[in-house]
Amino acid sequence: MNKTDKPSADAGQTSGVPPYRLDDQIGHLLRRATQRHLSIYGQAINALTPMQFATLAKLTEAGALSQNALGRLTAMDGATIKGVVDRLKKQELVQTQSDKTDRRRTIVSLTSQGRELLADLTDTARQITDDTLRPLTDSEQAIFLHLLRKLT
Amino acid sequence: MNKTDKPSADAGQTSGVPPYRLDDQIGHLLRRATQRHLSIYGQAINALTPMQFATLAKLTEAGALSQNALGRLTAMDGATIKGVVDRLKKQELVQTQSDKTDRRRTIVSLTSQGRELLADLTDTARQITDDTLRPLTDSEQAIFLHLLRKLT
DNA sequence: ATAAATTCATTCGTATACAAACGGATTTTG
DNA sequence: CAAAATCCGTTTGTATACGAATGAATTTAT
Repeated sequence: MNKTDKPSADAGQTSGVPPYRLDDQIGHLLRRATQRHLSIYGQAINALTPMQFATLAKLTEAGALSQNALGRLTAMDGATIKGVVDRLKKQELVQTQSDKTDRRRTIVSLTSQGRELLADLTDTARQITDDTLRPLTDSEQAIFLHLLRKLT
Repeated sequence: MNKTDKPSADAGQTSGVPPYRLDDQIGHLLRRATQRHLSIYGQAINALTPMQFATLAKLTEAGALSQNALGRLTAMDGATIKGVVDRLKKQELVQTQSDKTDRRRTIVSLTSQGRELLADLTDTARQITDDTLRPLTDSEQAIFLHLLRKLT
């Protein structure tokens, strides 16, 4: 039971200090869970990147929005949402117009193509969420989502 | 209690289908939790990016490794780990040498500078993990990490 | 009403991320 | 052993991600 009797395997470290293991770190685990989720997404949906999908989903949910507001609601900063919107415009899935009352703003809205594409993909998206959470039981899923939400 | 009595707020959707809310999706929640964690990291550590830190941490933990093996253990693909190692080399925190027995391999190892820098930052890194998990009680943290690990 | 502060969209620079394709080296297999 | 399969590192191309700086527009505070 004497701590100092345990031979230290960590090079040049005092044995009282627990080792720093990358695989135990919250950041690394979040990253790997995200990678797994994005892999499941990529196997199910090829027409849109995850952020492009999120953008169309938010526009469906909230209607037309200024580009910055859209970025806020999808958790992208101004520089990032700009690129996503540009690429969606190139695919004619969204369109932009300048705001009449506030000339700083660019209003982003879905095209009918964008609306239809998203409608077609929503069931698949629900399936992706299910597949991502499949390693957990239903009650574990509820607990996990509850705790994850607290960390945002 | 009649479902069909409830006026539908979702444009053009049948009311039996629950709405698809971005804020409820596991991918979006993982992303926001990661963003919060990276923000905490960024406020505490400026000398290294998170992936550069992870790379030095893994080298400290496992010793010298081939570049590809290092990528596997840090969950980076070959193209990504190459860039990270290149930037760490430029800062003289790691060094590379070719493997004598397998001429395909490049062995990556810490320099003394890299070893010292990581030693100096490890306590801060533990604090970053603590801060990230602070919204949860100790027992919630244990449950969360247990479930998160199942999703990797 | 006007100076100050804020917001909006854009641009630049740096750092992941990953698919795909490549040539060279090693291992596996028939 | 020789062909096939695999592994290694590299490069290219596309897509986030975000800090910082900018100019134009709007709001706030005085």
